[in-house]
Amino acid sequence: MDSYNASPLFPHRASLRVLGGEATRSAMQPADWQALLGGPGLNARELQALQGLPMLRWVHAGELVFSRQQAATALYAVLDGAVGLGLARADEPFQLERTVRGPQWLDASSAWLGGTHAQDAQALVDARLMQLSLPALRALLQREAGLLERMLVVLAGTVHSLTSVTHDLMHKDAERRLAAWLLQRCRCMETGGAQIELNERKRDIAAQLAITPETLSRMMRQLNRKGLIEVHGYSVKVLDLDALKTLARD
Amino acid sequence: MDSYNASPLFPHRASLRVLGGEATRSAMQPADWQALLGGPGLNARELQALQGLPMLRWVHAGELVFSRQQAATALYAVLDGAVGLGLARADEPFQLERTVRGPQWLDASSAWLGGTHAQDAQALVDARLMQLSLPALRALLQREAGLLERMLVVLAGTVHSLTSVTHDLMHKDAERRLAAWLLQRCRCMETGGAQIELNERKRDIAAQLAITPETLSRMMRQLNRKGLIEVHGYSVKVLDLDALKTLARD
DNA sequence: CGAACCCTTGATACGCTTCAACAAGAGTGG
DNA sequence: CCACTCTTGTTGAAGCGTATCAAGGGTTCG
Repeated sequence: MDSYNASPLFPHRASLRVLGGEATRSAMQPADWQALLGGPGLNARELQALQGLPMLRWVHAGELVFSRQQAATALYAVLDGAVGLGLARADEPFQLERTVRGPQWLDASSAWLGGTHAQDAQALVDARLMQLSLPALRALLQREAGLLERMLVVLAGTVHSLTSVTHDLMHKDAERRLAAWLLQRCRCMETGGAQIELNERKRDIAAQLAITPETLSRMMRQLNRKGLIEVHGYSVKVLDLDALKTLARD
Repeated sequence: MDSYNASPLFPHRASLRVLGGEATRSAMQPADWQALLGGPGLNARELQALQGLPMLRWVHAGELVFSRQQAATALYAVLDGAVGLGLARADEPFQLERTVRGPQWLDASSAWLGGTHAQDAQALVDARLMQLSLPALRALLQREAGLLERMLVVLAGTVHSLTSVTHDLMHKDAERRLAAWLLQRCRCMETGGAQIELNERKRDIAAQLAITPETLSRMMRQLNRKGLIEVHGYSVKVLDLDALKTLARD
């Protein structure tokens, strides 16, 4: 009732342009590679070998990166911005299932299977992407076995992440999924302050949690009433971290 | 109402023994490797290289294969039988999330991440397992790049499978998930006859679909009434394949 | 035989969705 | 500047889908 709602400040989304997206061959930063491949520091030779491969590409908000009918011949990664994976339907509103942000792989698996992508990918905000043709990568990995292991670790991480998602969907109700989501956001900020800035639309958060925006709103209020969090528009302060953990855990 | 129920013939499950499970170093069949790694035929050198690695292991129904507290230092595969992935709780009944049967990888991802397993694994029936120590495998893959790519394809397949599961959980109701599950069972039999033998407990099927056994029973009856399938105990005949596909699709 | 396990069926309860209405910010164009 | 529209989030009432609880029947085992 009180003014717990404040400053929703999303501009009208750019109408969904489906332009081509300019593709250029361009240099990546070593830090980009390190973020994507993880593990110990990449040596100069590995960086050298990687450098020639990628196509960089800028896409605007709403633009499709790839569609699920389309043969997967490359691996994709998001360098900056955020891209959503889900279903694009003629009936328009993109059915978001998972969002990929910052430096992270978008789809490192489909190309290996020789089929088509399993989902559509749509830029949620303007984004900088990398695209890695499979044949070129395959040739490189033959020579650099160390990189191949890093790719295995990347895919293994995706498997674990998806396993966790399915577990939550099967066994946790909306409130507990939200609690888990908030905790994950806390953790990746790594600050004890426990102040979370939502830099995406709430309906996109709801989609990832597989609930409706209405339910998300009610759950937020509910956690607010219980004194676990304090919500002011798009910023959430965690008041009782332990209670939140207890709520979220299995 | 009519005798649509027939011949449920499950013996009492072996009480959950948590013995060690005998582990022996023993030869695998080339066909086992081919089934696990897929792709074009493995050549003699590759088979030779693989042959020395695995530990074979027999486990009885109800026995734990690994637990999620436990450090993951090996890759696991099921050669014969069926193993369930999920949560084992002190409160006993194993919370099944996914079943792995026949020749298939059980957990090929956890070891690469250097952490613990994400789930518990429990044999659903007596099973023959293979266990591949990560260091040994890693050394082998350095030399045999062709095998490494096969491992990547395996993990990529797991990612796709899990993506499909989460999609279904997010967007399909119980009836449609059951329809999709039945179709998948049809397809892997590859016979036009479309007769499905359920060789697992219905409550295990229900668990995979993230519904209760009661709901599964009702959904079966519902599809029966609609004339899509005909159920006799543990065998299901598909009467209207097209209708089933229409129901299951997105 | 009873005990243990499985599946089924019915009545009830709960979680979440759907539908509708409203408020507020942000562009647009007169 | 204003009215107008589009989008977003919020709130409330009603309804659907599924879980929960309880009871009953069938089969196997001891």
